[in-house]
Amino acid sequence: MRFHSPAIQYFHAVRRTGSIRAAARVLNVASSAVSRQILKLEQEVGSPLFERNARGLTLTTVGEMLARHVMNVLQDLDRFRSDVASLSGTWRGTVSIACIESLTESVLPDLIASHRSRARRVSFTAEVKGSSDVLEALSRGEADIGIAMALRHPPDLRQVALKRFRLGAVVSREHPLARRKTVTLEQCLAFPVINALPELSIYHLLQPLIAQLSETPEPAIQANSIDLMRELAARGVGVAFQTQLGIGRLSRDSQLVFLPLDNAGSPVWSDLGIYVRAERTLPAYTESFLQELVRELGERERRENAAYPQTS
Amino acid sequence: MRFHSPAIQYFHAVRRTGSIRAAARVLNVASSAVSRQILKLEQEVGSPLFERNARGLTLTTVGEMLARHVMNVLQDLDRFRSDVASLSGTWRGTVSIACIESLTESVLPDLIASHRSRARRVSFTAEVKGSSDVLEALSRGEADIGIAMALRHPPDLRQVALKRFRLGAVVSREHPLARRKTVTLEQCLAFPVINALPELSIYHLLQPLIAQLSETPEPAIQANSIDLMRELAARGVGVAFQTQLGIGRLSRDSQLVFLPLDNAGSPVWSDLGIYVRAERTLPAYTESFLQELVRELGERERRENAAYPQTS
DNA sequence: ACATGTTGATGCCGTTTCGGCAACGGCTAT
DNA sequence: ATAGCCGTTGCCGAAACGGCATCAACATGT
Repeated sequence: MRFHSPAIQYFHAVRRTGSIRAAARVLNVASSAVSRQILKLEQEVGSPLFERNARGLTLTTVGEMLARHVMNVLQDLDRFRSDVASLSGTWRGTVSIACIESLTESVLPDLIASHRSRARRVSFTAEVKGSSDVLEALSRGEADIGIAMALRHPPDLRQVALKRFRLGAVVSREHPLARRKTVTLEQCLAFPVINALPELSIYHLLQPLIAQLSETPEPAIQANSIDLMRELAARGVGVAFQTQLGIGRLSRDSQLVFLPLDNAGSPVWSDLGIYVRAERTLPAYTESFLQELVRELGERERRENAAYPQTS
Repeated sequence: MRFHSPAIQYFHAVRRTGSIRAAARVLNVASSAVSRQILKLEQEVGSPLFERNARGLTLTTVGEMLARHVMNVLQDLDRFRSDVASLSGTWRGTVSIACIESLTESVLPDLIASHRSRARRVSFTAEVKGSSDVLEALSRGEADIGIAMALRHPPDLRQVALKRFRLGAVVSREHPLARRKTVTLEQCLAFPVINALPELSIYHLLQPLIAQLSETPEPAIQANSIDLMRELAARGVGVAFQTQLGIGRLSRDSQLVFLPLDNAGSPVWSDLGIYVRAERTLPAYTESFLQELVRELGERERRENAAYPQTS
């Protein structure tokens, strides 16, 4: 099923690899063929698409515009293919996900496992990144679905859903705070604290609150892995902060306790957004998984916010 | 700028014309070439795209899926072209509009004239149709922007805006009703009435109200042209019904009077929707006009509903 | 029933386009 | 200076494309 001009596909490969020869290797053709198609494209558009650096090619402004068009075309072709396949009964495809670390402990593995048990022909690619990297990967067409902190998202992305989860402190069950129902930030700062590094979005959620306090908190452990922070907290090293999403199973094994944060009487929210490229219709199998994802996250949002009702 | 496979363009032409030979004439190529590209396409998709009737070709289900994809590709190509053109300073393009008759008297000509005085390189195509035909033309990719009565719209269309205008009676200034501020349907039916035929959406707005009345209205003039109905009313032939949108200038020339309808104390609304194809990003010049259209219609909605404040 | 006009498909053939190979010049890092 | 990339170009065989003439199937008009 290759009814699009080779130029389109070659251009796409060159953009991804950043080099004509690398693209040629990926495409299993001679580099000269790729070079010629690119030159022909530039001639027809009437403007150079790449800047030739010694190390490879970089997109020009016009090149970026064409890249967007080509991405739209190829992604819509995928959707068409899946439409045809679903008509003939052969469902097969790959759902590519980019998400932040909070999802890896429970939400994502549960969902993927459940989905694959029902649709074994659908495979998955998951990549864990920082929030802004998730959005970038989505913009570049390297992922179908993105889950990230709901920051300002670029206009070429569409926010499919927005779910809010309470931010809380995570401590081992032997920790002095463990018997409380909720905690304030000040109460936590009386103990050793495991802080997130700026790469994690939790840092940006807590920083403004910490800045408001009169006392500067004592130096404590800093880390850039939610997993590591959780394991440290479980060993009683200190107080970590995260949404309850990240500690689903471990807290049921009763090693960890989740204490919703209470900031001057009101909860601290962490907004999770689900994103897709705006100029795109998803293939049926992707759309199907997306809906499950939204439903599941909505379910968790409902359940967890019911477990820790608002304190105000 | 023709970097898409000829098969794509040929398929598109065949779909529009409904015949290979007709498509070949439009494309200025031999019919055999078109035939072969279609056959090749079908072989690559692995399924027939058209049903061969003696009189021409009709899309199969798979064909319709491909048609959607091809439409997305070609429309997005247009957008890309306009993006490049706007970068190099050459703004040129055609905005294609499908709308119902109410717009032709004042809104559309005013807007187009004003827009062209500022952007002379942008040309327009306008086609007046019934509401459902407007939506169909939009779905088929034969228009960029559609304005129609806000019915249930198919899922492949996006409602950009929804504006409501009061429905009213239109009479000549010598008519006995002309001195009133508002009228009820019963008051109108005491006089000869110029009714809309079912092809016009006004018919579907008024019919349920008329059906509620105890008396069946006396037979009167029926017409399927808003223009004709307006001119008849101006000559004192009877009472016509329409939104004030359709009688802008004539009423200022004071030959016609617009009387908002009052139905059991509440106004009768006519909802006007602005639509575009959902799976599409508009070219810059189209987007620009669309925004002006939405703004202008919102302005008229505000102005007219202020001129005739709610009676309840 | 027959002739006529239309439809899409096919065989043949010249033209255009495409892709592979090898070589060239430009650049960077060692 | 050398080696290793990079993109580009000339040459040539192979594949794809388009035009012409022709065919069978079907609808229409007489």
